[in-house]
Amino acid sequence: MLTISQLAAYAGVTVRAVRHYHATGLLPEPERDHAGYRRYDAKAVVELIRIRTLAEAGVPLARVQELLAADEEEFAGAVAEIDARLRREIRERQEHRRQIARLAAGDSLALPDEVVGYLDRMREKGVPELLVEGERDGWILMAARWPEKMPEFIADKLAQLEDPRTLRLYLLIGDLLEKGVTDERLDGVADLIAEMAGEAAARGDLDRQNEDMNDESYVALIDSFASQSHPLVVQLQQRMAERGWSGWARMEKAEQP
Amino acid sequence: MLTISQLAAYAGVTVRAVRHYHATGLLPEPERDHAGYRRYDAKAVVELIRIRTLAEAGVPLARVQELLAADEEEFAGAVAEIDARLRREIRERQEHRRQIARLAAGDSLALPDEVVGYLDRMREKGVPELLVEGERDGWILMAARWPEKMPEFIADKLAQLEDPRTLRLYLLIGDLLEKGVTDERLDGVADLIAEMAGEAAARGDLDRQNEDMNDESYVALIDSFASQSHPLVVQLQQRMAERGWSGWARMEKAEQP
DNA sequence: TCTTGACCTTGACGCAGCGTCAGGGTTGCA
DNA sequence: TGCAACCCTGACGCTGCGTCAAGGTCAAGA
Repeated sequence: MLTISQLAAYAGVTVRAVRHYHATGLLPEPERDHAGYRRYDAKAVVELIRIRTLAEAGVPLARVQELLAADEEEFAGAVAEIDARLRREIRERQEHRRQIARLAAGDSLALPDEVVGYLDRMREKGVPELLVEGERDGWILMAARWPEKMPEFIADKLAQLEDPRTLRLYLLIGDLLEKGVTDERLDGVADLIAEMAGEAAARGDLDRQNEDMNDESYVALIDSFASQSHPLVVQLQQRMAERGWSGWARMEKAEQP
Repeated sequence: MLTISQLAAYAGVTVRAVRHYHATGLLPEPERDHAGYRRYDAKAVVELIRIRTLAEAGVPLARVQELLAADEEEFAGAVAEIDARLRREIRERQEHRRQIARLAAGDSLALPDEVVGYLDRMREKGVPELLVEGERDGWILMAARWPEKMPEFIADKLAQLEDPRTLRLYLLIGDLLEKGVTDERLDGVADLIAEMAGEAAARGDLDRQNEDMNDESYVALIDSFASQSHPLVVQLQQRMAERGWSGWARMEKAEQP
């Protein structure tokens, strides 16, 4: 007769595992000796090994019992199902590997490819890193709310980036951040924004974008995020208001009364 | 300001997940309104999305926090580690797929390939299925105790199977099972076993095998398993004892005094 | 005004498959 | 007789939430 540790050793499992199988009813409790120790015969070794074989093949313990008792047809069906699960888990993990490879590559924490491309383009053009990061977080919010509209949004932004004034705008803002805020610099930036926004409005671009961003409260949320991210935003919004522009993520020309 | 369900919806997670992240300290608890409801700003959306991005890439939640705060070098190291884990899990599952494919193919519940081949050969030779299954369970025990000696054991058995008397022996045992036990049949089987065992002993095969099975108590275990599996075994052991043979799995000629 | 339904809150159990104490009793050997 | 190496039961821990339970809150309709 065998003790539990001998049984476990022959089957290549831990004592704890054997007790677990008893507790779940997977392996029947054997006789006890006078001290209350479990005593096993050879059948238990065979049973335990059969259980382990299935378990090690990825069969959930809850299904091992039925599988051991199943006829060939059931068995084949169950095996097919388990194989499908394993394939799914492999696919998931392969997908995870791709994801973290992207993460390791750079910015792509939560961003669709287009945005990553756009941010890279900003860097190529020489936009200060701090501003690129600010844009990035903003786009995380945009992508969370309007994932399907991202290609359009980004196409507009890429086109805008080709206008030399855009780079000048970012550089001016960079100056504001690095060299300190002065009225002159604030006005310079605000004038430029107003000029470009005016043209976008004339082209109809603004209206189109503003229609796409059809969620008042979410736009407010993004604006509040911008305001929180740097005090400069609030100051610029004031200057823009003086020039008749309201909003931030979704900019609008105030009515001329 | 956002409620918890709005936050969750924007980030594409469940409300329960958000609360879980609060509970584990992964996402800071926000302000509460007068009713005790959590109120979120846009920063929380960005934070939550960043958390989910890592989590969905297979990063364990316990590590998400450090990864979000990590510099590039730490990040790269952690990513490499996670990638290694994913590769290991993929390998494990691929191995599982192979295992259950083998299980689906047939007998191989817990048996090395050689044994499966041997059992198949028995079937080809026309050995009754019931006896094949008996052999199978016995070999599960053998393989559990002496996995490294299995090729040798099985080579001996395969050679033995080529002796036409072996098939006759199995068929005689089959008769015993199907047609009922008679003294004549029992003696016929016992005589044949004794004859073949005597030759094996003369060739030295028995000594070699018995040396390999160098574990008294385990041999006793296998014998007790055989005895339990069918009453016929006990009867045959008696007839063998009358002919001067003891043991079963490990057969020995008693001393002639 | 009352009711309904959709939210929100905390607290607690459940899941898979054991690992790992804790706090005891037993056995076998020197 | 003492010690190491076993055995026992019971209970918590891990992962990432899902899923009640038992309430409180809020907005809208009858």
